[in-house]
Amino acid sequence: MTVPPGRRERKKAATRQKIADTALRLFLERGYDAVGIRDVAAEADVAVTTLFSHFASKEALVFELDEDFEQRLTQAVTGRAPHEPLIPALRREIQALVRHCTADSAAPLWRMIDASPALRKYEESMRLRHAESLATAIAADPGPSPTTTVCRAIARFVIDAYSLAREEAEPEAAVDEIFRMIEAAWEVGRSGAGRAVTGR
Amino acid sequence: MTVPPGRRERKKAATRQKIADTALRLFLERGYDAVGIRDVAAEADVAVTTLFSHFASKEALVFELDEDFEQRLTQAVTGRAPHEPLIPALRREIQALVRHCTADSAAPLWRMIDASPALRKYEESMRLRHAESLATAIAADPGPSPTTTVCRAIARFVIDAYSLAREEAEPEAAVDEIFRMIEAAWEVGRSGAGRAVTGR
DNA sequence: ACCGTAACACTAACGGTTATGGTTTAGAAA
DNA sequence: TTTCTAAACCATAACCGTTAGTGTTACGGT
Repeated sequence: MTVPPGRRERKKAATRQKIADTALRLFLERGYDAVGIRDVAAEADVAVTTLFSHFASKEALVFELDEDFEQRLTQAVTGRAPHEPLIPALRREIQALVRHCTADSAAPLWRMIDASPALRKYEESMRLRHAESLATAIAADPGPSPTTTVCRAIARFVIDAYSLAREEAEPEAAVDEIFRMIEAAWEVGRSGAGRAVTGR
Repeated sequence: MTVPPGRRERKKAATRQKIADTALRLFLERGYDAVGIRDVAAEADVAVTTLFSHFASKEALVFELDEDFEQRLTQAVTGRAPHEPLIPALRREIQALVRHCTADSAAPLWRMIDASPALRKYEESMRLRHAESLATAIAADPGPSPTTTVCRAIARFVIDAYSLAREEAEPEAAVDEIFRMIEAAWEVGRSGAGRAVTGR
């Protein structure tokens, strides 16, 4: 971004982009299962091996852009205003992400994803990776450090909020509803309740 | 179980069992990736197509037994003692399941699973199916009915508790820790807090 | 004894993915 | 400039999970 990238890197990026664009277009035109890797490669005018040197799998072609999902989440934790509480910051970010992927323009894409078991599976394990990153970011947050177990649980809950809300009738209301629960869980987890304190 | 099954069904069950046993043995001996479907079929002395008429995929060979996981969870909800609160019943069941799969005898199997991305992916989406069943069971529970969103969220949290605790150093303590959070989340979700009540 | 069909077999293919080995070309070094 | 290196790309063929197509056997009911 700072230094002018050489021709080589520009060409590489262009190739990658062309593959991604072609793939998405074909998938939406003919359906994910009806388009083969060889079709995509031919239409993008590259070799199959080249395609796989840019994307790890067929599914990765669809989620090309969702790698910054991870970054936005961790950023919401590490880059929030000083003294802003954790959970509301995460809630705002999840709201934004949900709004983004439930927008009308994204509808055909997500309909396609929901229709393909392979794509659903891929997304699920992608989200779990995101949850792990988020857990790390939460654990590194200054102030009272809860257990890593608590951090990992909260991170999972946040990801759950996203993927559940995405498929609800009123996504934003669902995010609010689930985050009220997460807030309560966080309070309990943060204070380490039960560890020889309120032994019930 | 009640009537004596005919020879046909016995033979079918025997074939299925032989396939499953052979597969698991080969997988543990040589590693999941190093064993092909054709190897398993040959060793079990069946055709490849026969193997796939018994198991939907290679991964399903490994999780053959885990189909009752789903049943045990929903049973823990629908079949619990009258007036026993929901969350503790679920906690007990998850404890049992975690204990079961962290037992020493199961260690090699789970090490294999954790080492294979394909198997992890398969397990993850299996768990999500389980979560949906659990959510349905919770929603059908008599008494005060929370939103379906709340039920689905709690179901996910419970599944999260299982899969997180499974890979912690002290699984049973982790289950307790996470369930304290789930309990709090459930209380908040159940009472519908925030819906024009405690608007904050 | 006969028939319908469930279980199984064999072959060949399909589609995602990878290994192999070769060609071009950007960009640094001489 | 010329030369060299390595990155990007290409073409081919194979591997492996999975499925379709097409029988063949033998169980269980009539």
